[in-house]
Amino acid sequence: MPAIGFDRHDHSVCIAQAMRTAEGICETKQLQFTAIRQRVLQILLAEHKAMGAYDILARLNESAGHSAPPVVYRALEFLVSNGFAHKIEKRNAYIACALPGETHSPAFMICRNCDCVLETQTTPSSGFEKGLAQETGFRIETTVLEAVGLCPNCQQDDPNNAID
Amino acid sequence: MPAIGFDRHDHSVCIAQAMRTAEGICETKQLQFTAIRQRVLQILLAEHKAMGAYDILARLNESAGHSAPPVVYRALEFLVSNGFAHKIEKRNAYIACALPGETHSPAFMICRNCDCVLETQTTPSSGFEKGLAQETGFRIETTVLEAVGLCPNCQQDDPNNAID
DNA sequence: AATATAAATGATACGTTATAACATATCAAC
DNA sequence: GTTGATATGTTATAACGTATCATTTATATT
Repeated sequence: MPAIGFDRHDHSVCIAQAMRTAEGICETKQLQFTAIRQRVLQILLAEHKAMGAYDILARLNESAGHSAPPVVYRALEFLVSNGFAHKIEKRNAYIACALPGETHSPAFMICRNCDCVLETQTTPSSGFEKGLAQETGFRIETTVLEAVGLCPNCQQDDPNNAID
Repeated sequence: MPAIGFDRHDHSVCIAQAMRTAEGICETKQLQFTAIRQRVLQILLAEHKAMGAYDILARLNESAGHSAPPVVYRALEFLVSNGFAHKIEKRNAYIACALPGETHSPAFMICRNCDCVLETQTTPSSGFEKGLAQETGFRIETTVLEAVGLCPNCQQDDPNNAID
């Protein structure tokens, strides 16, 4: 599945599968995939959008009792640092990883109209990391690569549709 | 000056020059380079770091009277949208543009130790914009490209200095 | 199994970043 | 001098994030 995010698909299957993948990885890596962490990942998986921490919190509290912000932020930290989710810096929001398991530097395309997010991979030879960092002697540890624009669906709906 | 940010240089000259450049551009483009906007740009230019909006605000209020947050945010919006400054998404902070005038998609290298920021250019052929966007049909309007790591100076000072 | 240790959660309060909303000032054009 | 456009002042609040400390749960050790 190269381009999840723009197309329709059977979502319950999609979620279940991603959850099983996460479970497997946690078992292998001896990570505690606790109830809260599972729940937050499920909530993220239910959208292919980036969700704010407080949106997630609200979703959490719909079903169960009353949790406070640190609950969500701790779960997000676990999910992000173990590669099950990513932070979209441009939105201060979070999204389930589309390619869990594989270590990767993700890149995102964020639709400014419908807010859907497509996750892709940065190739190690993206020019940026190799070229500029070497010239200046900067040692890159992590990269943020996010593009904002219009997804295919919204290009049709949008009045500003001209390609210039 | 390809790599401002890591090297020492005569800062007052640097600021004065950048201010004149900005003035010139504003005159050409019929933009109102008002006192507040000038002041905020000066404050940004005084560092080669990214500054939080509230740091800028504090700096503003040191000298003059008491301004409120919107004052700074409006000035920043002017500066950013006209290419005199950029937002560093990874830090929720702002920095003076190192290459004002030229329209460009900037890329940044942020040192996690000393917080200095090096601005560079993204080449249009960076692989990302051309390749992935075309495959998926996504129309990119703006990009965020930020690398976090260690600048040359801090690689020497840092205990975690091994290249792995 | 009992205990010690580490990891995760609950809960309160607070800090930081950003914007909505409305009022006022400034200046040019008619 | 009124209108319109742009910028600023001001208050309040929304939105995002974390420090701290008490408590519970999991894991390891004896």
